[in-house]
Amino acid sequence: MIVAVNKVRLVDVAREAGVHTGTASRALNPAAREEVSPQTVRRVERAARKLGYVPNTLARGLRTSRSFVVALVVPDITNPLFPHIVRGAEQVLAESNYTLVLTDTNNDPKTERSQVAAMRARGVDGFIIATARWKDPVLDELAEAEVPTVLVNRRNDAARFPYIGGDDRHGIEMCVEHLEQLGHRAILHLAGPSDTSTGRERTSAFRQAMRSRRLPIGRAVVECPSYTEQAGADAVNAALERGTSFTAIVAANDLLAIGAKEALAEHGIECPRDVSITGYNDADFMHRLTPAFTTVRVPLNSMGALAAKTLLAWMGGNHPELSAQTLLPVELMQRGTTASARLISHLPTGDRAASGGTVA
Amino acid sequence: MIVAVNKVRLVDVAREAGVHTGTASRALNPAAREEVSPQTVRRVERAARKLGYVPNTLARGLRTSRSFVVALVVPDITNPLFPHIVRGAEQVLAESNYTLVLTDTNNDPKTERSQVAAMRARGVDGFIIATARWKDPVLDELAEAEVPTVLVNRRNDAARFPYIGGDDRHGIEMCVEHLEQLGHRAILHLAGPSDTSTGRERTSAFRQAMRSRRLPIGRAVVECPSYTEQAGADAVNAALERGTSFTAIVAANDLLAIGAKEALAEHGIECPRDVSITGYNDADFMHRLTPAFTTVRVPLNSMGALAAKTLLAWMGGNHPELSAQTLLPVELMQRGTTASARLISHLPTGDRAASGGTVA
DNA sequence: TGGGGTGACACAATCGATTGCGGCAAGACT
DNA sequence: AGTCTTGCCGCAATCGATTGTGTCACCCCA
Repeated sequence: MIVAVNKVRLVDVAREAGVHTGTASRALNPAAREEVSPQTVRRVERAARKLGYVPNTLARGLRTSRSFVVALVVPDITNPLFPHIVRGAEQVLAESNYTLVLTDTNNDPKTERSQVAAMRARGVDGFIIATARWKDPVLDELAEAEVPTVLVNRRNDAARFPYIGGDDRHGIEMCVEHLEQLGHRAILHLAGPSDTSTGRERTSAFRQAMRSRRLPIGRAVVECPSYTEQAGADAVNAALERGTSFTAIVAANDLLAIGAKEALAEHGIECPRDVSITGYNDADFMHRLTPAFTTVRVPLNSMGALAAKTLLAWMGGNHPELSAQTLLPVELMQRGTTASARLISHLPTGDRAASGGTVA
Repeated sequence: MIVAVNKVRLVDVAREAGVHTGTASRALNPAAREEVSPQTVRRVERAARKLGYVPNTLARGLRTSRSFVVALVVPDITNPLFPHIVRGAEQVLAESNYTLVLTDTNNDPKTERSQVAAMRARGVDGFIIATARWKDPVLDELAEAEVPTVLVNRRNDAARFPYIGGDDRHGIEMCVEHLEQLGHRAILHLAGPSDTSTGRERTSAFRQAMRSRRLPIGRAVVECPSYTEQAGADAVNAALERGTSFTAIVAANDLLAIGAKEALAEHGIECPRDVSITGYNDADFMHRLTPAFTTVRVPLNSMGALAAKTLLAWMGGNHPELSAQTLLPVELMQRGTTASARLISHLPTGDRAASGGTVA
């Protein structure tokens, strides 16, 4: 019922050129072309062009066990973070005649597992993984099978693969520094999920930045179960309810920051008048919100590109230093959601009395 | 240098179970399982599980010429429009054990061509195409080769494939109606590229809506060469320079609308105080801008899902009505960028004299 | 008791390209 | 003139699974 992809096979080309398929194969393969006389090469090439020959990649892959396909696994393509990584990787891979296929796991470890398995069965040559969880059995399996794999954006606990990410520690450090210079001392951190390296790393960086400035930490870290607006809002509400006071928020992610801002607004707390907020990633639209968000720009495109380059090198035989962790420089985009600290506490009036003021 | 995907082949399973590979194959294939005795099926299954057998999809595909892969081709994954379509399609396909691979053509017809060719050589079972241009030779080739293909979001001139889109005519109609009710009569249309069906369709709908309301058209349609902010800004500047006056803008796309708003702002023209603007698509962040954008919500997820269903049916043998054009209902999201018309002209003072006032 | 079914498997061809090996012929060298 | 290279190409195995056809044993029934 489904017609063949293309009726023209190598034998047809060979017959047209009056040679054996083996010869035709070599003539068409740049790497083996010297084993064939120049005239024959030309005859075969002409025949191939005339017949519109396109090689069957499945058959080739079956024989050579190389497919020139790499899979990029992302947790959620609707997250504005990932399209840029995809773009960067794709451009690099295309130059080397690799095809990039993208699979979205919908943030579900089960889906991730089956997608990776499907891709492996399909003979992809390598993986770029942007879904790494801190403990990630899928990655362990890939490592076990020695499948060329590069981690991007997130890494896992066992550094068995090269990793390309942004310099999270420095990014968070800059946020805290920026806020401190604006006079903030009571700073809340909306932490990312602790099963992601970004969550852990940024939180750890936050603590360190606070400590080194002798700023109080106390209950200033609130973990969010996911990188969503809802989670950000929930976290802020939780902090407010238990009476933590703060004049600034360092969010581990733009979406958390947006959720936080909206939750505050519902309590009549305005940003940046009452509370300053920093995001993370600088998603496309962050600069266009009102006020524009102060956030950390991460070189997503370069990350994707570098991940692809690293993977290409590996697949080309240059086994990389597996524990190589490359951190690309990030940039603090100072915009409208951060302003000088005011001295008053920002708890809703009703809660003021109950406030234990963990962060005074 | 690259290890095999999986050392366990069907012969290994067969040997372990003490049967021939043919038998093992049938035992593992739900469709042919009746041809094998129940005990043998169990023995083979046990052996497969014990050895951790995963079938080699390449080999299978080579023999059966089915890969259970469909390719979704998008022009630009960073355009917030597409991730939702991807999501919708993916969910449906996953249920039928199909794998979705995504390829981004970077808005380049050449890339599109080579990507599609690569996918075909790779034996994908079908295509969902979101990159259709109005004249699109790639689509003609696919039609020629009778490759199962469904168009989504954009279609082409020759309706040789099923198409799933939003009801663009109605969407634009609602914009114009909304603006008219607010008292606008001089309405500018920022048209999409005329090599896309969305551009053509929406423009045509705009003209019709204006005509049927006896509103003046004149030079009210400005074509934008691409769906980008820059193009939107350029178009508005061009209209301003040549002296077209207007109190409202119907943009063919959200990005155009954003660019238009910014260009107006540079001329001191405020939205919605001086000019009302409607967008199209309702990208994720449109409701969060200030003012929130009035725009048309398109059921992207459903479009992707329906496209996938249609394609599945086709690949399953239900040859669809090729010219079936399905339009899903859209919804006008009335928000902050549209307001009552004021009666003054909104040209920059300097230009006022030169204004021919095409739309008076 | 023998002809005809039938169920359960084995055999081997097949998908389309790649590649080690061997053969043949022309030219080089002693 | 005979042997050795060397270049060019054909032969056939191979990748791993699917599937049409063949075979054998067993059973039914006349």
